[in-house]
This record gives sequence, structure tokens and C-alpha cells, in this order.
Amino acid sequence: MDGDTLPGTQQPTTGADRVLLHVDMDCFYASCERLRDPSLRGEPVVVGMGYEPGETIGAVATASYEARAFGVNSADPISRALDRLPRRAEADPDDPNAPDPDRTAHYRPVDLEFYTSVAADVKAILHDCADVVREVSIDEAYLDVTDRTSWGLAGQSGVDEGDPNTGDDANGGDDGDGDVPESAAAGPAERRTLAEGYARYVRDRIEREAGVTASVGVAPNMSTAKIASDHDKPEGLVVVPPGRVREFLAPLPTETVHGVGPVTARTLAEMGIETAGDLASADPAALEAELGERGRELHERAGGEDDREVTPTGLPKSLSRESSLPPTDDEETKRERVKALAADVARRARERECLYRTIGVKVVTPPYEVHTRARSLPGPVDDPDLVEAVALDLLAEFADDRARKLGVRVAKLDFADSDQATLSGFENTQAENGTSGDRGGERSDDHGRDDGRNRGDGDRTGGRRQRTGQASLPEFE
DNA sequence: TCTGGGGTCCTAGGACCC
DNA sequence: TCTGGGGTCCTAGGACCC
Repeated sequence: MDGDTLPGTQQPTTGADRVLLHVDMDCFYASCERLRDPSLRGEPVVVGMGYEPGETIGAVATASYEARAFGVNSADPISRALDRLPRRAEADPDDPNAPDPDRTAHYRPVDLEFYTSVAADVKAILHDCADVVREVSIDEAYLDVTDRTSWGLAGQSGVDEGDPNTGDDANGGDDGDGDVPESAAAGPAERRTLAEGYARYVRDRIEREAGVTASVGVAPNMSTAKIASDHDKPEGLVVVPPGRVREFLAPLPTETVHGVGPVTARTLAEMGIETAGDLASADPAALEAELGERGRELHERAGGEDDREVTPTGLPKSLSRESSLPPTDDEETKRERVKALAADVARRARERECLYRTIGVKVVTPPYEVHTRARSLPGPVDDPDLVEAVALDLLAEFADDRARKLGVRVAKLDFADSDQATLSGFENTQAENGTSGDRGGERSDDHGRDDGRNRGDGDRTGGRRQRTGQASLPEFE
């Protein structure tokens, strides 16, 4: 349904006429590999994480649509992907036992650095196209473009764009400098919205300037825009005007609603709720009884109600590293792995000039039981040795357990003006809070109350949180 | 489906305080 | 000695997302 604008009536309610875009890159990692190596175009491409060329371990991070046609999907083990789609390199026309080249794929390991550089090009375009951009992940973002376009119908003011009959307009309006695309073929008064034209402009700019394709959803709220972008991949453009939201959502399965995963979908199914429409018309109290507060939220989302504002991406809340290993109960092996992970997390935290107050480990035991342990410190620190020491200490509880995966995490991050001066022990460290060795007696707490509920923009409140420098923590050293 | 790595948010219970 | 209610912080686990 490319470009399928459902003409709707404007709603007077404030906020209901917002124009939000959700931009979702199409099999992004695979697209990046093709950008770098054009010979991969049109070929099945599988990008594996934890995968080394020639090996069979790891998981599928992204499969191109050609590979998906063979049943290879995200998160599949590489070994299974190889069963369905052997490596192209193994195709040998002279060997009758070799795989048919038409049933093979190109495998590549994840190269995050390269993908990040491509993503930076895309993000630059997005920021040029919108005042507020929330980057959700490397390949996904929300844009609030209410100030740049509207739900008004195109054509009435002579502003139109694209050929109504071909979803992918050939002309592309390559003047590239206006906010609103130029009229190309001002056809009959098609009932297209200006918002659609603007979304098309954003989508086409990404393809033209960054060399990778995206799907775009347009709607008056975030959750609907998100669903819309996924509705017609790849290279989709799905527009859901105000007033058409409920009817658009109604037939979709509950799992298309953001926040409904396999577990919740099953719970809902047991209640006889199969579609977003069912969910929207279900009794909110019953949903809350079954799912808690989330139940009400999902009910609203499914009904197309979502008044969340698009806010800029905030700072991270935690940093972690984890890695799988052949299941082992050898203590030294586990300790060595944890040390390496700890060093890596600490290094990343330092790179980002961020202090942390909680250090934790994760231990996954076969078959797949996840255990976490964490310890909070009296004050924020940047101390790799301490990360290692605490992580090893927390790991000790699992000394006798087999582990198939180990992780290290730091949280309660503190980016506050990171005056690294205090890290070198300058100034106000000990002296005034002479009780530095006393665990409970920390901080007279004149701040610490601020991290409350102002999500989204609350970080950075005030450059004046006086830091006491790193607390000294005798009990951990 | 036997499971990679990086995240977010929520819940529930316990400790502790007033 | 038993008993309230309200609040915060902490930890562990779970569901979910990309």
C-alpha cells in the first residue's frame, strides 16, 4: 500500500494533528554491506554477529530479503542459516555435491564501525529534516515534523508531488533544497496529504544521499507511526492520517503493538484478544488485572491513543558487555572472561567520560537461566580495577556453576559535567566530608532527588551539582 | 527455534527511615 | 510489645526491543 493515504478529517484536539514520522532502515546491516560491495546487490546476504568468516557459530543479525525468502531470519543461529543457505564460496560448478549457487548466500561478520558511519549520514539527513529527532537505535528514529508540513491535502495549494500511480516516483524532486518538495506532476486533485509528500521527500533523500533505503510511517502519534513504517517494508511509505488511526490498527495482530511480545500475546490470546481492535475494545480493568499498569497502556496504544512527545535521545542508563562461551564450570576460565569484559566496560565508560555507581555481573547457566548480581557503591566512580574486583566478587557466588554466557555491566551512570579534575584527587576530595570511609554516611543529599520522573529531558539539569569527587571505598579495595 | 549482544522499563520484596 | 502508613533505595528477575 505504498503511499496509500487514507483521507481523514482533521481533529480539533490539541496534539491530535501532530505529524510524526518513524524512519526504519531496511535490513540495515545488509544494506551497508551492499553499499560497500555493490556486487552483493540482488544477492542473498547474511550478516552474522559473533560470526567469523568460515565458522558456523554466532547468530544472524540481519538477513537480506533475498535470504529471508529461504527462511533465514534475524536471531537464527548461523548454523541453521547455513543449512538453509550455504556459503556462496562453497558453490562449485564442477562438484556435483556442491550446493547450487542459486541456493547460497554471502556471509559477512558484523562491522559496526562501518554501519555507524553510514548511520551518521542518515542521521544528519534526519536532523536536517526535523526539529526534533529521537534516535532509537542505529537504524531507527522518530521525527516530529509538525512544524514542517501538515495533514492538509496536497494539490489544493498547487503543491503536489510524485505520480499517484507509481509508488516510487521517478523524478524524485532533486532540487533538494526546499522543505516541501516541488510540484512535479500536479495531477488531478488526488487526496494526498502534504505530510505524505514530506515523508516521501525524507525517504528519497536517504536513499539518494546515504545510499541505503528506508521505510517510513507517518501518523499523528509515535506508536502508530512505528507500526506504519513496518507495514510495507522495504521502501515503504504508509500514511495514517488522524481519524483513520483506529481503522488502520484494528485488523492487525496484537503483536504488532509495540510492547506486546510472545508472552503478552499469549496472555491476550487466552483472553480471546487476537487483534489490536480486540485489544482496543477490551475492558481496561480486565487488562490491568491481567497485565498490570501495562495493560491499560497497551489498550490505549491499540486504540491509537498515544500522547508521548518525541523527545531527543537522552544519555544511556547503563553500559554492558557480555559474551558466550562453551559451557564450563572452570573457575579460572570464567574469571578470565569476566576480567576481560570488566576491562572493556570500564574502558567504554571512561571513553564516554561517565562515572558509575553500580557494578553488576550476569551469569547464564544451561539450559538458559539468567542470573544477575549487582552492587551499588557509596558514590560514583571511574575505576577499572574496582569494576574487575567487584565483578569477580559477584561472580564468586557462581564459582561451582556451569556458565554459557557471562556479562559485566555498570549502571547508575553519571555524566554530570564530568569534571575529571576530581578524578586526579584534586581539590575537595576528602577534607570536607571527613567521613569518607563511612559507608552509610555518604552525601548530605542536597541533590540526588532530581533524577525523578522528568524523563526525556531531565538529564543535564543544572551544571551545578557539586561533586564530592570519588568517594573512597576502603571495603572494596 | 535451543538462544548473540546491547539496551530499556517494570515489578516485587526487603531494608530502612520517619 | 505490637502496630500504622508513607516514602526511598536497593536488588533480582522478567518482558521486551533492535
